Amino acid sequence: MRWANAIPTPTEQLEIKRQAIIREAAQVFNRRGSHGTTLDEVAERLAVTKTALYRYVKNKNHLLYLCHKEAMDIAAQNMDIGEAEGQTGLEKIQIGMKGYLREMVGTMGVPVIILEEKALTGDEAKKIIAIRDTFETRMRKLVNEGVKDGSIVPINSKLAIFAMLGAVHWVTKWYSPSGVWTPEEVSDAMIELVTRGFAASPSKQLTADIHLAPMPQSTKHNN
Amino acid sequence: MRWANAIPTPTEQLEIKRQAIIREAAQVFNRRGSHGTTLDEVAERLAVTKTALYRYVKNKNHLLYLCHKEAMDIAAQNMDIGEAEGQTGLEKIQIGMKGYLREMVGTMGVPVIILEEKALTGDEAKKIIAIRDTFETRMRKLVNEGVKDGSIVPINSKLAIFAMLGAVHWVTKWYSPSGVWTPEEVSDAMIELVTRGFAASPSKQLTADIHLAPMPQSTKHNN
DNA sequence: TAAAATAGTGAACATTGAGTAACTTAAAAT
DNA sequence: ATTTTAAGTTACTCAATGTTCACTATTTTA
Repeated sequence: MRWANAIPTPTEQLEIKRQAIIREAAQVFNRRGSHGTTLDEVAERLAVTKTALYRYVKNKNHLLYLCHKEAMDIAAQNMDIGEAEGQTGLEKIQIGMKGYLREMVGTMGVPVIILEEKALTGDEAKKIIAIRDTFETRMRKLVNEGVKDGSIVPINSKLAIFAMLGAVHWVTKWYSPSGVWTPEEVSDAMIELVTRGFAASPSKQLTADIHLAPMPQSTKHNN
Repeated sequence: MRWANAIPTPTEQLEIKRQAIIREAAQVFNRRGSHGTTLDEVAERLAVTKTALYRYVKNKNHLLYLCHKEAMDIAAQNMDIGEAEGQTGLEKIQIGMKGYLREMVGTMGVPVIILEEKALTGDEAKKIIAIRDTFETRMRKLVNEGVKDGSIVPINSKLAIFAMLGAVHWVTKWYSPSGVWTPEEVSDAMIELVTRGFAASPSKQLTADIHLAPMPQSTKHNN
């Protein structure tokens, strides 16, 4: 093969570009909301015209679907890791969610989760909702597992995961990649904090770097 | 006075109607996002036409502003109560936020907080951001007060309040007034859970009704 | 009762933004 | 070199929706 396969094939290039579109679109969707996002803006960030996007995605709804799907996939992958590496229900959740949050605010660049009702339509909406429900069921099982193994206090699993997911998803609203906190620091500190809420034996002190640091942080959001 | 003032004056009626518009609009804004919300839908819920709304609000942006303002006012009022009744920083936060969340999902009917960047524009955006920053500063002071008085573990106050506000605001995404949980139950359980994350002496068990209940809850959202 | 203010309607207007069609250039294959 | 395919652009259509205007009905006031 020419160049020892260092050059992506046309098919690979297509996929690379599609990923770039998803990454940029996710950020705009997240900041402006799905209806507030124009394909013109997404295209502009990629330095192409709106119509060029249609070579890679079927339409706006499909693009929104791909963004959600990407986030769900990242979540699932990290929960796989959590389940493999964690010993207790609590640890599995902590490891999985730390990885998920880190990728959300880091690699993927603060993307979307906010589900505006009816923003996604048709079959694509059904698929995403199905995936999301599966994910939430999985999380709830881990909570219940933690209650059984004694790592988590008796708690309503629905409330527990919604509290955690709320705090986690909210991060994408205020986190700024140009700020002083790295994705790693934020996710460590945030997950330590939220899971302490239902840990059976909460630590006396918080140990994540951010909590130990002395300085005051601005309260400013990104807007 | 006729009817012993039982009949609202024209000026009062105007304000009553404006409140009704805000209440309905807030729910739609919250579910559909600001850009996804049409004035037609808001009007339809009130059984009037779109144009009628313009007698009560300047334009869509102004209506969005009023919704945010309403939420901020409710938050501030409840924090006043929290500061008056709570003994420690932790208690002040717990009392205040419980009241806020209860009103959000109850009386006001699950309204908006989601700030889509640029959804609000101009002076109105500036005002809301200023109010929000004031609120967050207030919350952070209470966290620091709690750390000083020993009710809260040493913690980064920004992270603490954003975790809490994330969990709290997320409730408006999944709470259904037609479900089995009352606003009271949800807010008690949620605030107990999230504040336990930074309490200096976390309880061994959760005491809110929802956590004690045995049955499994559906994971279904409202969409 | 007549006049004036209030509350609301329906039609029209202007703008925005998703999606399409025809054309242009660049790259690849034969 | 010529043809074919890929990638992208410009110019357009069309639907949705915020906003305004002119008009009607209703209520209040004088």
